Amino acid sequence: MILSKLPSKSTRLRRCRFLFYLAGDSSSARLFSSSTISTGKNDLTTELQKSASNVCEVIRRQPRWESSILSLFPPSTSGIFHSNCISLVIRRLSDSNPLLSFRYLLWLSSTSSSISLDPEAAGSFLKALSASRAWKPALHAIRSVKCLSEFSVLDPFVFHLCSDARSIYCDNNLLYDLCDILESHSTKLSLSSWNSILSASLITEKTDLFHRFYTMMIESGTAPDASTAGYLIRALCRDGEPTVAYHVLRDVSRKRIIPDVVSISQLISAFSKCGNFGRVSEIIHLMIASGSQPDLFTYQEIINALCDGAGRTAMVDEAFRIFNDLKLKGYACDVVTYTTMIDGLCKSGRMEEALLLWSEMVAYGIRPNNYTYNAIINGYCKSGNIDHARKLYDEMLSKGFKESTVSCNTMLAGLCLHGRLADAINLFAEMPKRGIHHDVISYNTLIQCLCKEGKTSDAIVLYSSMLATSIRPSISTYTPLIMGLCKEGRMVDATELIKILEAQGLEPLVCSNDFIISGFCRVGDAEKGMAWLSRMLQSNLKPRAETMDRLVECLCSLGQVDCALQVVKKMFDISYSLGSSVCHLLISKLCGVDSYQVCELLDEIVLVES
DNA sequence: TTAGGGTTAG
Repeated sequence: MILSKLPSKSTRLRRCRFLFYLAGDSSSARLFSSSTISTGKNDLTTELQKSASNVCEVIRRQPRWESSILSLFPPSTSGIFHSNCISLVIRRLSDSNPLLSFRYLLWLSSTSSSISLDPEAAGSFLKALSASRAWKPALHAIRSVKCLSEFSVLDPFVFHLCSDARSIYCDNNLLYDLCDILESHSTKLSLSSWNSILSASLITEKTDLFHRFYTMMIESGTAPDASTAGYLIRALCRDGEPTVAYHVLRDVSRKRIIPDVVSISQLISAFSKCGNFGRVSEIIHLMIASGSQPDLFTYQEIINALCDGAGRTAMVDEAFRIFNDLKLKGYACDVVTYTTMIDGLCKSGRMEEALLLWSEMVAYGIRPNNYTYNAIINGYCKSGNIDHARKLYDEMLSKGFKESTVSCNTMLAGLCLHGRLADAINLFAEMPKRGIHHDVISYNTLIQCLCKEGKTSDAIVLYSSMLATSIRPSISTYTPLIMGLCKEGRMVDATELIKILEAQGLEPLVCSNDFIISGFCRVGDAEKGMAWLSRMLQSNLKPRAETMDRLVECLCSLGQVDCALQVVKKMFDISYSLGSSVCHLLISKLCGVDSYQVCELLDEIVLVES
């Protein structure tokens, strides 16, 4: 449809011929005008070909040809600015040296504001730049020379650019530049080019760009197809909008447009990850009703999400049921499917079943890989079987799999979990010597362990050494440090850390506020504890009941019974009851002060507990 | 022939 609106090739050539001289150069226009072409066509063609050859020669041979070329080829006699000459030069240079043709075009556009090329020359110019992946110069040229943005020239270029996933991935600006060009030129493109643009936008992971292109495509009147719908679903999933994506799927399905399995699988994955398995089931039914079969990847995503709910045995059971069902239905479960299931079983403490599955996959000729080894090693570590984990670790190395930050972190976490701090410190120190780099998880694991073992100062030293690297601390770095400092009553340091993490744009976990309040109570600073409690309540954060108990206790021991009663009132407001020892303490304090308040408090306690 | 998948702390 778009093509039918374009003028025929001969019409386009005719029209171009009248444009192919530079607007400000009347002498050139006179000498090489179209009327001259019609009278002495053969002579002129020969002359122009000669000029073009000579111009090419000079451009190729002289490094700074821009400064001398006009004196070598006076426009009035050489025809250097004749459209045919320009097109010939562009074509010849594009064949041999695309970047030189780009330089020539830049020089032309600096010499005049209106450059025109015949579509063939424009096409070979962009084709040559595309072949050498010179995307930046190509985009620059399209922006500067109007005829490069014609459909017949731009459409194949766009398709080639967007097929070069690596360049797009390495330089996101390429697509932003393309977007600006398309917005300013309002050029129509073919459906396949629009789809390649949308697909490329997904590579950049920047959905703002995707939506700009998508809007342009729709506004240009191009009707989307199944691929377009698939890309839109992927973009919406990436935006965290699976419900909107689901409605897109429903809408297009009604029109019998069925997006590809990959896109629908991503939608299924998004709903699986947020635990909406009802919607997952609905989409699977929709797929099957539309004649599209979910594949191994689709089910793999569901199994993975079900296994992620570790601890919830019923979910792992359901994952296991789907996994076994897949085998019965003849799906060729691969190493990833097996590893996912093995990992799920390990995480729910079902080591024996996990090992049976390992044997089964080996019997089927599927080789466990570093992921599979790590899943089992992690299972052993979590269940406290460090020796078995170690043995399997050595086996993994003997099979030729290299240890990594992940495998070391797994062992590190196992050692930390089971109180083997000295071994953990040793492993952490060994990692760089074995060529394994630390990451934020390595640091966080050891920092947490040190804090748990009461070695907060050592943890702080480790944190300081982390700051000297390029690894940025995360909230999981700060939380154990704050806990450790509060337990030691180092409240200035603890509150300072809160300020530091907030300055980094991080949000303290709710429990860190609890640590702070308890810490202030520990050092007898009930006033600051109260202030921190107010800050929490104002931010709609719910303190733990034990934290409020500690504060009541602290206030009572300082004789501030009225403040203690205020805290108790807040506790009752959020349906907490008072811990029994704190309750006794408070009553005994009140008995010496005001028997009426004792009765009132007892009434409230009865009310809350009923 | 290709896409989309699995591991470590909290």
